[in-house]
This record gives sequence, structure tokens and C-alpha cells, in this order.
Amino acid sequence: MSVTRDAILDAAELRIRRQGYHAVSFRDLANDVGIKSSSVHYHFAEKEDLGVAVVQRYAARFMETLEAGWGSQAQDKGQSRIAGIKQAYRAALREHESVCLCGVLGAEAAGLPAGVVAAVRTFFDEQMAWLAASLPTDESQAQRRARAGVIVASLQGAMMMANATSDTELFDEIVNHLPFA
Amino acid sequence: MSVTRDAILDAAELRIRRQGYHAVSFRDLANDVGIKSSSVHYHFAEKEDLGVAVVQRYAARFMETLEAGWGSQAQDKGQSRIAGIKQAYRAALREHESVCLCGVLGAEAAGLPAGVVAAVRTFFDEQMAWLAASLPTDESQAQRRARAGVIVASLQGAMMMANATSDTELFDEIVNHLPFA
DNA sequence: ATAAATCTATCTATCGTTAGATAGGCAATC
DNA sequence: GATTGCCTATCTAACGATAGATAGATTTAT
Repeated sequence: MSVTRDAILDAAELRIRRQGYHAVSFRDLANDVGIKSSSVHYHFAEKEDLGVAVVQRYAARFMETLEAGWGSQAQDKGQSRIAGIKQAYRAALREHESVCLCGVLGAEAAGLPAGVVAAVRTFFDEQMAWLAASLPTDESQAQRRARAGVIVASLQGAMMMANATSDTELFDEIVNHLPFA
Repeated sequence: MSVTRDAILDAAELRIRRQGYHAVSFRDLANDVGIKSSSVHYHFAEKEDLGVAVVQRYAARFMETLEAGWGSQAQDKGQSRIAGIKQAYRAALREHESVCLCGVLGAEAAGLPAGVVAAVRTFFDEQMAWLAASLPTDESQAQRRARAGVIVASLQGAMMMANATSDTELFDEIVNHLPFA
């Protein structure tokens, strides 16, 4: 919608990805954007509303990237979606030298408002379904879901470890040695 | 050392693992233990001191578990350490229905005191070295480190996703489909 | 009696949140 | 074409609650 609203979402996404949900305050975001904290409340009544909006925008963009680059309309089957999601995660990490928004929030889940948790869960469910849809159909649905989970988990873990050790290259080192392509 | 000090560490570990560092307050911990918040400060002058102590105790216990069950004194080579670390992570998850302490903190790293970040980094460095030491020596050191990273990242990611989706079984589903043993 | 541990009480700073005022734009009414 | 009123977006100011932290008295244990 408005420029300011987007700027708030940008600042919130970046700060949450770097420091987690509870380390981010309305005043921090207001300073980032150049307004007062009460003006942030004009756009997002409660912190939970802001959190949900950030996650939903992030999830939509992420799925857009996946679908646009490695969707189902093209020649891809199986491996190409895996390559696609690897690159999407790599881009997300390099973008702002920070982990996946839903990776942080997923780890903090028990301390988050219900709406935020629900949005994060949707992010993972959609992503696993997208990946599972490209796996060989001779496997059971449960098996494909588990294999999709393996891929997403590896990428999420690699991001977190690169962040934890302040070693951005660790992500690529790990991903380049993943035993699936 | 003292009973109270241990109880504070227990409460802090559990709460941080569930909600993250910044969602945990001295008053929360004091209530958990049954004392006043000022008494928590007697044992840990600043929050950073408490955070460092929690991570160091957690890391020491984790490495103890690994070394005791699947250390280098026995017949193990290669695969058995991988099986060992899988089981250690599984136990850590089931223990309190929460993710790895250093998984949460690793994701939040940019918002944490320097001492806590350093302790978390040590946790991952030690763990990767422990794993790499059991991998075939015909690979380069960098390659073994990367493969160790793959294993730790997969387990960390699986924990986080099980937490994010409130689906404990997802961890086992993922781990049972990991393409290494 | 000394030391260790916990208490009461308080401080400063910040949190999310709200109230009330202000300024500009757009639209309907007189 | 003024006037009136609403909508958007921001501001200043403050609220109650809570954060981490401290000082000093008091209890408990050695």
C-alpha cells in the first residue's frame, strides 16, 4: 500500500531476521523509517498485526520467487526444484546477511503470538508441498513429505549455522556438499 | 555449584530454548525457581553472564553425551558417530519439547551480547570438529568440515521445523530420511 | 562471628499502547 | 467557489507495565 507502510515492513523484516521478534521494538522501527513510534501503530495496531504482515509478505515473495524460477509450467521434474530452492535460500541469506525470517520465528515459536505462529507454519507447509510435488510419484505421500522436509531442514540449518558462526561461506560449503541435487 | 544456581540455569535453559533470549526475564526465572529477581542477580550479575553460563553448561553436557556414547575410545569409525549425534539431537528435542539451545541463539545471534555469541560459536565449532574427526581421512579437511556441517545443519533444521509446525514427529520423519547414516 | 544467600525496596530505562492535536487532501454541500 | 466535513498520516505526550540492575537490611549456614 503506502510507502511508509512498506518501509515499516522492510525494517521489521530485517530486524526480526537479525535479532528475533522480541528484540525488535516499535521505536527501533520508527527510527529506521524516520517517523515516531505512534505512527507505526497507525499502520499496525498491535505488534502481532505487524508480525503477521511481515511473515505473510515474506512468504508470498518467497513462493513467488520459487514459482517464477522453477515452477511447474516448465520442463522441470524433481531435481530442478531442488536446485531452485537452494538458490532461493542462498539469495535470501546474501540479501541482507541474515537468516530466513521463518527460521528465526520457527525457533522462537513458543514465545510468539498465535497469529504469527500460524503464518510461519503456513510458510513451511506450502514450501514442503511445493517441493514434494516435484518428487517421484512412486513414493508414498508421507515419504515425499519427509524428503521435502530433509531439503528444507538442511537449508534452514545451514543458514542458521552460517549466522551463528558469522561465517557466510559456511552456507555454501554445506549446501555444495548436500547429498542430493 | 549451589542448588539454586542450578535451578536458575535449568529454568533459563528451558525458557530460552522455548522462546528465545530476549523473551526471558529475570522475574520469569525467579518465579520459576521460587525466589526474587534480585536473588537471581546474586548468582549472575548481568544477563549476559547468565546467558554465557547456560550455553557453556549446555555445550559441555552435549559433548559429554556424545563422547560418552559414541566417543573415540571404542570401535566406532565413521557411521557410528553420525548415528550417535542423531540420537543426541533426538533426545534433546524430546527432553523438553524444545529446540536446541544453540539453535535458537544461533538464529538470534545479531541481537545477543558478544559473550553469548562466542559461546554459541564454540558449541558449533567443537561439534563439527568431533564429527569431522570420524569421517574418512582420504578427504580434505575442508571437505570433512563441510560434510560435518551438512549433518549438524540437517538436525538443527529438523528440530526447528518440528518446533515451528508444532509437530514433534516431523523431526523423526526427516531424520529417518536423511541420505546418510 | 563470619560468610553466603536471600530479602525488601527501589531505580532508571524502555516496552507496547493510547489519547488528543495537527496539517493537508479530497469530496460533498450550500 | 467557498464551506463543511471526513480521511490519511503524522505528531506530542503520556499511560501502566515491565525490563535489567542496585543498595542495604535480614536471614541462614558454617
